[in-house]
Amino acid sequence: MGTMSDTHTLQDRLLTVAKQEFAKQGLKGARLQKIADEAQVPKATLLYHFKSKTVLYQRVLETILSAWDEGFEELTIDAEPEIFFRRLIDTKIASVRSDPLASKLFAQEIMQGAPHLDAHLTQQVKPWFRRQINILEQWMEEGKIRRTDPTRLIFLIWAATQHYADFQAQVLTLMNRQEFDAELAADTSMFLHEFICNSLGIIDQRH
Amino acid sequence: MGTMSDTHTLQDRLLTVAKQEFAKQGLKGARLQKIADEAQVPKATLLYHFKSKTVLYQRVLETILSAWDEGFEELTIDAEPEIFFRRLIDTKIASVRSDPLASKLFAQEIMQGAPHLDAHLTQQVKPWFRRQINILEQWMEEGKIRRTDPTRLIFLIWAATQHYADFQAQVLTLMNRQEFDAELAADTSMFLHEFICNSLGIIDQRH
DNA sequence: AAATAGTTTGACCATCTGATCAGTTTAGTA
DNA sequence: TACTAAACTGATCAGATGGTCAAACTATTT
Repeated sequence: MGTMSDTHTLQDRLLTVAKQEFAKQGLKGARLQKIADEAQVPKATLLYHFKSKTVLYQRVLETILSAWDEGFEELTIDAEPEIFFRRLIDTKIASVRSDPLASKLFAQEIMQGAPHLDAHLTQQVKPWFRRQINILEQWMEEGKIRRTDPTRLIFLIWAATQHYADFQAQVLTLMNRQEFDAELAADTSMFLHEFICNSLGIIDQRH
Repeated sequence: MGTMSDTHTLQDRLLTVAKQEFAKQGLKGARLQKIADEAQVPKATLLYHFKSKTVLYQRVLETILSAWDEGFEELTIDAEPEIFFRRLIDTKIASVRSDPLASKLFAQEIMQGAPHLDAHLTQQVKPWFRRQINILEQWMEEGKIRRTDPTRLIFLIWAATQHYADFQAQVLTLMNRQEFDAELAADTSMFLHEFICNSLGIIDQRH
């Protein structure tokens, strides 16, 4: 009777393992057998819990998106620009660091035109995006930040942070590092914050 | 008897079609049959010119990289910061616009840890990267631009431009546009240039 | 305990796909 | 024209892979 998960069910484990495989190999490249093996479960069991590979993939995507929603939803609260950017960047960098595979998988999906994202999920991004833009526009009105294209500004922040997940291998090589550790994350957050505040004419008050 | 290409050979056509398929579907997802169909050639012919799927994929990657090399090689010439950034951004945006599939494919490859890029090709990026960094560091010495982390600055430019290729679908949706046309490209170049120059304290002398 | 519903699993299959190969055609050369 | 090498292609295969199914097993309810 019980339909599904409580805290740490088999399905959760399967989703976690599946996410890793999908992120590494893509939808087509991932193998159900390998996912099953990695989760120490027969392939048939995997297919009992998720009717098909596609369904499994979609469930993984949904899991990622809902986790992000949680993290970014509260960000909307208005504050001073400097604090807003600090929070936005810190949150994004933290999410990139804690789960780069999620970022990669999402990036892959978008790159291919988001064929497996429900339209309503895709549309869900738009309001969040609009809200951010509105905040920025208001600050431009008030003269709190330099006047510029808010849409492209959001893109820039998104891209600059996402980069550290998607191109992690390349980034680490070029920086001669082994892993994306806490220090690297902190420095990166700092750099981005400083760079953006400088461009927008916000006086950086190192609290 | 001629071993290969002159101007517009069959191999070139196959590589072009293959690039599209690989970019859309990934290495594993792409189907030789479909590539062959699209090029109006039997599958066996495709495999006659490229011994295996992997070889075809690698040849596509090499083609992309060498094209980029050509475009960016001459960029190294030193100039004033403002002109340098303008050229760098314009070149990158132009490449993103003229061939977004190449950017996507490359991004996918790096995301998966560049398993199919020859080590020497990967290493080839490093010198170019170093050169850019050196230029930036020198300008910081001379006080021509604000002192900041040159490595992350290059990453930021790379990421911010790349974004318009990799996330093109999302970008167009959020901007309510149909295609990445010349105007959009020009505006984007302008925005990025302005944003970066502002942050680095370069006085924007609109040519 | 009996019955019922949900879960697990090994065996199996239909299909797809990259790759091979032998035979044919085409192009270049003496 | 005769000869040779490269280019082409239909037929075919071997292996892999997503998915099915019936039987076995477990937990829950009456």
